[in-house]
Amino acid sequence: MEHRLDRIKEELHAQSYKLTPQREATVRVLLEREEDHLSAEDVYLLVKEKAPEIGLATVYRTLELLSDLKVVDKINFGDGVSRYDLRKEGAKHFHHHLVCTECGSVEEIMDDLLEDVETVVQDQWGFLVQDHRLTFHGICRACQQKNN
Amino acid sequence: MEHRLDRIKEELHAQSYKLTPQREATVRVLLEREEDHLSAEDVYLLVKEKAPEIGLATVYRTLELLSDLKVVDKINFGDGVSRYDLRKEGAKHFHHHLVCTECGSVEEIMDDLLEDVETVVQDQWGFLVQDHRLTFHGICRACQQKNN
DNA sequence: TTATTTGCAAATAGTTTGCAAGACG
DNA sequence: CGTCTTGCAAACTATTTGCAAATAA
Repeated sequence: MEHRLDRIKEELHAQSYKLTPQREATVRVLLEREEDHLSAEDVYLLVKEKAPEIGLATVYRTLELLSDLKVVDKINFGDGVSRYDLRKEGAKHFHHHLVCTECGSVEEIMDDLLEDVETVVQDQWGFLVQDHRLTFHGICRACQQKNN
Repeated sequence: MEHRLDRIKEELHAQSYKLTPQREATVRVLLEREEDHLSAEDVYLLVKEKAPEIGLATVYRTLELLSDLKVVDKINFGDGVSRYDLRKEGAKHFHHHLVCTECGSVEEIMDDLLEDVETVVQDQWGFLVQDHRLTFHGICRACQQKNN
């Protein structure tokens, strides 16, 4: 955990960004809530518990910065909010999501299921793939069982 | 073209929605600009050319309605705007997109490349897939050539 | 006729920005 | 120290909503 925090600190320093307490608190929240898909507002409220003086604008600016550094990915599940998802260390690609249309839960798939598909896209469409976004909408295991 | 318009009219009637000139004008714009990925504002401006008295709120309401009827899909490429994309007739799934990070162009892939992946998701994660969203980010053919 | 639908304007919600004060390196 | 960063409030943008008037079926 601390290890990953240090790596992110290094990333910031490498680009000569300052490491402020606000930025550190924000990163800590993201690490602690890695499973979740927090909105800026969510992050703000959680950071506020540790560092009550932080402002919402700073959270937005920090998340934007981390997004530029590719430490987090900014995603959008179609409700009007952007969500921020920590990228796995060394992950080449964004991970996939399973969004349940009944209970709204979001599951993550870390495996890269798209290697073959990317080959097709590169070969048949001549498109040089850098990254991808894949979300499945459907019914999660728990809701399927509930329905029976 | 008229055929598809009629089908959409039927869809509306089947759910006992009224067929107003505003709704028809909106659908016509979507059909004419099927290749594009129009925002609500884009649609509004185009509809206004034919029916100047239409209001932006009506366009939003119509697009929302068409989205509920699964006539259009609401998508989000990460800029702050929702875009509306006509679903192909009888298409089970949303089509895929190739977004160029250099010129911003958006190409569509109609083939369903995800059948195998969906099987994996259903079998290994127990997730009952209803639909998917897949977008690749990368460099389009034209920009690759330009770079050499 | 009569429940829907519209246009307008005002309200919201999420996000961004200007700026003076504060703090990291 | 000087520049980067912050907090606050105001500005902005996309979208939604309330309501009285208009209209499709």
